[in-house]
Amino acid sequence: MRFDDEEHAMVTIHEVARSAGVAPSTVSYVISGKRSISPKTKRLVEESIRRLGYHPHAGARALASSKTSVLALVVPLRTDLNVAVVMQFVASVVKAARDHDHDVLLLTKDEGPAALQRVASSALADALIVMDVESDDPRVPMLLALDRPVVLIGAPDSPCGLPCVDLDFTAAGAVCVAHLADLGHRSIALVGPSPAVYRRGTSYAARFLRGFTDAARARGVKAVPRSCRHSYEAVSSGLDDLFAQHPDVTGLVVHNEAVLPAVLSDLRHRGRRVPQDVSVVAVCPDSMAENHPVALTTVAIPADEVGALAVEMTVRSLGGHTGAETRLLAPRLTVRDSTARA
Amino acid sequence: MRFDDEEHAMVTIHEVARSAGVAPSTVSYVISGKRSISPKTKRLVEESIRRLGYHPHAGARALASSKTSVLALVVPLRTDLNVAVVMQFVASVVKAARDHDHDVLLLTKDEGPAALQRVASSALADALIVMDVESDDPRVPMLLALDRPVVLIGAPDSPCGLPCVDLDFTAAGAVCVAHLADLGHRSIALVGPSPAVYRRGTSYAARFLRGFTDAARARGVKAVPRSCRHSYEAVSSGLDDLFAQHPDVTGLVVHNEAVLPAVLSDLRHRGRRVPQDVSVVAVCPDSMAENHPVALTTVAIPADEVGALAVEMTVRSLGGHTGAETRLLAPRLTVRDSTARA
DNA sequence: ATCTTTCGTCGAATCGGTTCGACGAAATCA
DNA sequence: TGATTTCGTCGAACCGATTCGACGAAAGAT
Repeated sequence: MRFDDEEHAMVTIHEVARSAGVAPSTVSYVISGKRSISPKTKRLVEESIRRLGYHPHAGARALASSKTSVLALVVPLRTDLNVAVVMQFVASVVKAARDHDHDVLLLTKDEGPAALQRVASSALADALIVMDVESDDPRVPMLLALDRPVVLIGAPDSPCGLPCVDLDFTAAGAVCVAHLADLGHRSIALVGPSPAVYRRGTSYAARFLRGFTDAARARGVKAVPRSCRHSYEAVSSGLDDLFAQHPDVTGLVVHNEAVLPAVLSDLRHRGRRVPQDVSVVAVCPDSMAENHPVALTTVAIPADEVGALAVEMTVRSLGGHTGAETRLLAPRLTVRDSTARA
Repeated sequence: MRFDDEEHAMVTIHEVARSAGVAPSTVSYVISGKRSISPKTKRLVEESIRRLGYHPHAGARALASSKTSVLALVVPLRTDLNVAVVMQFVASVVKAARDHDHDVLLLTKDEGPAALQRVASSALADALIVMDVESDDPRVPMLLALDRPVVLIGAPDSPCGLPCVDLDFTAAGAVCVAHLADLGHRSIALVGPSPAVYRRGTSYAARFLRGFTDAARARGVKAVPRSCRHSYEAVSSGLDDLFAQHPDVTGLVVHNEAVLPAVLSDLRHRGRRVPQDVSVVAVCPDSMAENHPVALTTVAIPADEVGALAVEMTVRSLGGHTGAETRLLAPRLTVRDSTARA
């Protein structure tokens, strides 16, 4: 009665041991399962643990075992761009981490390399998952020098010796073109990420563009790549230009979630119906496909799978496995109502 | 030379001490500043720290001092709803936490109360910041029983004894009405969050609605509150209904970031110009105001300020301060191009 | 010149676990 | 039956910090 109400400030392994009539080390072995324990003792200990509401002290555990059960996740928290996708990555990483009995420490990209150094060498986390690595990212050399496992979400241009997980954006670009070409479109435009993204050297943009261009050449269709800033005017004037210079464009590939609503709204406004006059393929999370005037044909950005896979690889290398393989997930096209025969 | 390249697996305070020719405790005092240290010793120690790249072991530190310098942040990671706003909160909390020399452990709402219990009693974090608390939230009693500071982002309906930070949504609703009424609009509709939000008892929705309704009554204007699901058809048919039943509506308050593009696109499509025919006030982060066909008059959701304030309150109560005050931030209206005289 | 304070530093205890070697009892083998 | 292995448990060392009491030296008071 009294005890339940009191602040049992911190239940230690010693109290559990005493309450179960065994030694602290035995309790530890019951929890970790690293030595065989008699069924009777096991039951006794587990009961005490439950009854006292025992949770091992994370710090003590980290100190003794050099394992924190924490993964550091480094995300780009520019609040303007990409939000939905980033959020989805974060969500899936946290969920996957919990499934593997780990917690997630959140770091932002703009703290720079120093923060990673700090987290790694103060043993705040066992491993790092890093999003949005740019070409020539100053963090890469540091990550390589770290004594902890690192997994990248989003592959940098050149293999850097770190394991990566990402959508195969090159293939994704090709799939978009193939789909539209199959439908008879002979002139296809790409509404890509903002120039800033290209400039930063975030590789997915370049890879997608290459896949797009190469596939178009291979299929003998005209490719019109554009970059597009994240504002309504940019979209509007961009489309003005596009249709003025290339009136034959009937297919649009939008690789920029942020401008999707604007593109659709603007198309409608200028009297081009989707899909009767223009076919649109969007590269975005599937969850975004349905909430538009017309359900969008998409190549999905599988944030969930990528996040889960990243965690899995991380945990595996914590388990001692090595190997810096890069895993690119095959793109998945879902045909909905925004594409039709030319 | 050699040393720099080697994996100096873990630099300890002892090595720093030896390298500086002092006792470990002295190093500790240099770092914490809890005892006076001679300038000479201080310099010596700080040099060694820098030279060796010393970072105190977080676990050891937590064990010895019962302070982790980690804040747990509990967020709703439904990936469908609210994403942008949630993201902004997260970003600002992380930034503010770092400014106070703390790190952030990310937990998701759907792990439930047990996860909070776990994090608190395993000393993974010093304090909790909890977003999206619902009325009758099962987590509240548990949080109250916790021996650690807790701050809520978003105030629940009834004061629950926990400190809260939030936008004053009641006042926000009133401000929207006042602005439109000042412009001469006599019939104003509210496009609110989805019914699911109301059902969950997330209080901001109800508070905003109350502010909206009360202010309308006080000003003698007609108020037409609507809830709106997060899909294009819902928006479209919702506006159909609205204008059919209330053809006199000339002012629209949109308290639902997710449907903003849809609302604007649909209005345009049905030939109602903004702001000539309909005035629109949006309740959303300021960063969202500009990227629409027409720059939106908004009442800002000050995620940055709220997040920063939450962290500040948390850190303060870690410092021993008590007091469970609720702080509601005054709404700020920014007039842009989407509102005009009726 | 002596007696207090103050200052700067040190050594040792402590935090709460994990893990290794040891050891008695039970089980297996010869 | 005695020798050997296996099983289950314990005690103690250790992980890397913080923090408190002690203590010599320098500074100030009388």
